[in-house]
Amino acid sequence: MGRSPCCAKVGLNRGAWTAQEDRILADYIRAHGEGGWRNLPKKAGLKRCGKSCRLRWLNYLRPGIKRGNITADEEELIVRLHKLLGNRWSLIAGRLPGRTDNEIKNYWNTIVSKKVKDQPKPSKETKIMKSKIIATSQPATQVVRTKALKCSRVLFLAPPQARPQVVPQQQQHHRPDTDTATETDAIPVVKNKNADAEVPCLAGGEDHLAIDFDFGDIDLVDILNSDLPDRFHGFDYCNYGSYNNTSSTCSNSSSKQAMMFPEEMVQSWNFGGCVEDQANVGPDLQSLSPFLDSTKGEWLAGKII
DNA sequence: AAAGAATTCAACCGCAATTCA
DNA sequence: CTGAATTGCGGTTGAATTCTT
Repeated sequence: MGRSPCCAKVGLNRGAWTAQEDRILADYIRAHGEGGWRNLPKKAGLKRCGKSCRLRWLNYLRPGIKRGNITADEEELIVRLHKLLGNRWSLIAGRLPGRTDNEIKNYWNTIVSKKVKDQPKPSKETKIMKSKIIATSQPATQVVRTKALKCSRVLFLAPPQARPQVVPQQQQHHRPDTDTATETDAIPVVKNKNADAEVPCLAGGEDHLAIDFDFGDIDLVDILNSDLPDRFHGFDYCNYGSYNNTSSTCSNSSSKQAMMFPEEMVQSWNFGGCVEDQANVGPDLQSLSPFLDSTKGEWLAGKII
C-alpha cells in the first residue's frame, strides 16, 4: 500500500487558479489568518485541497511577493548562496525579500544553471593563478556540506594561527544571559564521552575571532559528526554559544551552550558565518571574503576549509 | 502564417520534519 | 512516549507561452 493522498481529490479543482478562487482564498486568510490549511478550503468554500491553498497563498497571494525581473544583484546572490547551500531553495529565498522558494528554484533551473553550464572552463593560466592565490592566502573556501544553517550573529572560529588556549577541565561553564563571566573563570571545557581525558576547547583570547556567535538551529553535532574524522566523534559538541573576546567573557548553559572544540579540530576546521558589525572584524576574518560582505547579520557558510 | 521545438513556471507529488493529542 | 495530523520542502510535471524554422 502506498501512502494515502493528502486529501480526497474527488470533486476538487486542479490546475491553474482562477481570479475568483484567488479572491476567495485571499479574503479568507485576511479575515482568519494563515494556518489550518487542511480545513481552510471547506471553511472558505474552495474546491481545492489545503496543500494547494497553502502553496497558492505563499507563492502568489501573500502580500509583498515580488514576481519576475530578478535583478543582477539578486542573481549574483542566488548563485553565491546556491554555491554555499546547494538546493536549499527556501533558505536561499529567505535571503531575497519578496522572492519565493519556488521562483528561485525555477529561476535557477531555467536561467542560472544554464549560464553556469555555458561558462567557459578556466584557462590553464587562470588555474595556475588561482592555485597561487590559494596557496598564499587565508583558507580557500570550499563548501563541503550544504545542510541548512542559519543564525543571527556569527563570527568565525579561530583560524589556526590564532587558536584558542588549552584549558583545564575543572573550570566551570557559565550560563549566558544570567551570569557575568569573568576573565579568569569563564573558560568552557568539554569532556570526551568516550574517555576521561580533558579536551582542549575554544576559549577567549587576544587574537581569535570567535565573538558573540549564536548558531540558532544549527545541528552542529550532525555537521561535525558527518564530516569529521572518526577520532572526533563522540564529543559533546554544543551548538549554541556566545563569546566575546573584547570583554574577555564567554558563557554557556544547557540550552544555550558555549561552543567547544578539541584543539586539534580547531586547527584544521573553520566554520563560516558572516559579520554583524564589519567594523569590528579583524584582518583575518576579512580575508575570508566573499562570504562576509553582502550577507550582514546572517549565517552563510558551512564548513570552510 | 503555420508547425514544431524549446522554454517557462505554476502546480502537483511524495517524503521528512514538526506539532499535537 | 507514541501515533496521527499537519506543515514545509525539494523534485518533477505538463500546460501555456515563446522562439525558430
